Amino acid sequence: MASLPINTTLNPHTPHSKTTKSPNLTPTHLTTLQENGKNNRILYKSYIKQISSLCKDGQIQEAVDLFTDMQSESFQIGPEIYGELLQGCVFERDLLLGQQIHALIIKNGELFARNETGFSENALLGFCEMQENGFLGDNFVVPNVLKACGALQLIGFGKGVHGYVLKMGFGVCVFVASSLVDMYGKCGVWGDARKVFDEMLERNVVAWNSMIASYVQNAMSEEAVDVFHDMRVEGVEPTHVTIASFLSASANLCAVVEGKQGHAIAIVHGLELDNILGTSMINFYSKVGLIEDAELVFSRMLEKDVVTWNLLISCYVQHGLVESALNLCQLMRLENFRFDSVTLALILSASANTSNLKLGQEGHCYCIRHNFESDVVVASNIVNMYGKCGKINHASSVFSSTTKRDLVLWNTLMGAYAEQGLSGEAIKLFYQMQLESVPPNVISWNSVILGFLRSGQVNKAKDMFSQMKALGFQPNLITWTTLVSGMVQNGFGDEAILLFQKMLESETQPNILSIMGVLSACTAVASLQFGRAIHGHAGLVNEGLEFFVDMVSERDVEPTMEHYGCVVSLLSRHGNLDEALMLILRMPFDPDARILGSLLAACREHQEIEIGEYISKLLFELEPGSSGNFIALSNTYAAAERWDEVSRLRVLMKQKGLKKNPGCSWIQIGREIHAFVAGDASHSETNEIYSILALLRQEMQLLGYVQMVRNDEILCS
DNA sequence: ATAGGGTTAG
Repeated sequence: MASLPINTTLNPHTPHSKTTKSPNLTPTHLTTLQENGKNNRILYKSYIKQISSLCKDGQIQEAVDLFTDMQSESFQIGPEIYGELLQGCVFERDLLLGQQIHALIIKNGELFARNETGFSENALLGFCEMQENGFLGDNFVVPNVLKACGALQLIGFGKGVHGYVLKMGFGVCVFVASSLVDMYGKCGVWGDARKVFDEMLERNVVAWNSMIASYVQNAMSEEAVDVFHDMRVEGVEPTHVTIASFLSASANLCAVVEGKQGHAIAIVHGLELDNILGTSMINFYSKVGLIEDAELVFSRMLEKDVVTWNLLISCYVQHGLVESALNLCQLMRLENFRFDSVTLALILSASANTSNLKLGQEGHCYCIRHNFESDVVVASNIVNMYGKCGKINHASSVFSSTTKRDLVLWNTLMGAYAEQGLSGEAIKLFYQMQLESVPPNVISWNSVILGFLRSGQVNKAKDMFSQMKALGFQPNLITWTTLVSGMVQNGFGDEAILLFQKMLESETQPNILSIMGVLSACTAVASLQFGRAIHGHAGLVNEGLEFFVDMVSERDVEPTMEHYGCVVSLLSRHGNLDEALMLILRMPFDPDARILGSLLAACREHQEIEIGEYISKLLFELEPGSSGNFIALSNTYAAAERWDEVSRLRVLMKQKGLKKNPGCSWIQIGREIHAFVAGDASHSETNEIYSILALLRQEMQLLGYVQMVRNDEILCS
């Protein structure tokens, strides 16, 4: 009997024996070591090398001794060591030792649960060995082999097995066919999965489930829903796996009604709320924003694992409920669950979203203590967190300390530089990543463009935009939005509007942000209009309003307070205060102080007392104790030279014990003093006025208010 | 005997 060839080991660099007909068997690289510094890593690698070669030489006992040494030196043992040892046991036919190692793996199972452990490779190697030894696989072996192909995404090997299946006539076996559907789905070849599925004469629920899951895994959720529908029509009883995949599809599509129906179907069919079903429900409710439903499902689940906890934490983080997220983390610890890299990624992301540096640093330290920093996802989150907290140097040094860099990690640091307008650093990374053989994607291009726009280098931004198009990258929604907003911020409102039109021509659906951007472009152009009517941009203000109407009526976007704010600002600048007020009153939610404040400011400019008083009334109801509102109203009166009202307000403020807002502008103070003096003020406060005026003088000159004040003889102290 | 499922980063 031929023995296993020496070079068919788990060593990823060793080419596979050519005696098998299966093409391209290249086991995935197995890393994720827990590192304690560079020296330890080198030592660790030398251990692996020695163990590997001992195993190959059949000196399994010596390999195990080395392994014991490693444990006593408290090395964190990575999965590849177990793989080598097991392979050695197979080679030496040492079942007992193999079982002992297997037991160790089970003991460490939690640690490796989300990693490749090398067993898929073992399965495939075993299959090859069978073939070499003349044993033909049967329809019991083939599903396992296909499962391994799927797990390793070895489409070449999988297709080979498919050919073997056809040759041997196993295709009619429902187990084999379902496995083929699953394998093709996992390898991303959903068309072949569908073909196998369609050709099946007999389909059981697993076959249906595999087809649904294949579509979900390939981001074809609509097709998944269709298959689920067909399955219902055929009267096939769903299982918890069916519902889990269907809920996943519904979540991706934000299909609220469908997902709820899925929940109902689970109940009708008496499926108990197990971990998988519950988790997919929490995911669905979280994605469609039904937080309370997610919480309810969570509270009713009896068996939870770290994924379940992470999902609800993720739900809170995504909806900005950082407090709830942190409380849940605490509860998770109290119930003796350990944080994993996903939990840490979430905590770091919450820190980034709220610019909470202290929390972020705690998270970073936790990652260092528990060896999570080598995880690329965690590393990206650490870099992102420091970037969002304004600690760009920290972000950069964490990036430098990483050894494994994927596209997202590069993009994260580049995005952080771009956000701060450090365009030079951003473009440097853009070239460096290409030197290190990581090709940029659209997100990388977007960051470079953003960096240039943020640093006022409009022409360079435009240049990069044409370069990216020339290289065949389709600008996406973010590209367009970045350009539109960036152009406005750099004072090119008219170009922003043209870009927005080009975006629509390229059939990119605008979102809230791009519409906001173009609305502010209209506002900017409108204000230019006042100064340079000669340039004749007439009509563009109306375009802003048209975008708004279009957005609500045609694109079915629910306008937010921000949208209304932009439109109110547009109308106000146009002097159309009545319409602005009507719009505020017709909003489906109560106006906030900002939108009221902007209209009040417009009332002052246009000396529109009546509306100003009305808006102030709303503001006082909203913020009864705010001195700013008194000052704003008083400014409205002052602009209309209603000094009696101004001093009445001032007395009222004093009665209420309100102090002047220290942040209010010099102009406001100046006008107030102007008003005060012009009104019937008591003499006792004159000194106070003069002391303020001493501070004011310079500012007043700068602002051109000298004349105004001098006319009232206030400066003649 | 054998096959199917849920979470995380820009």
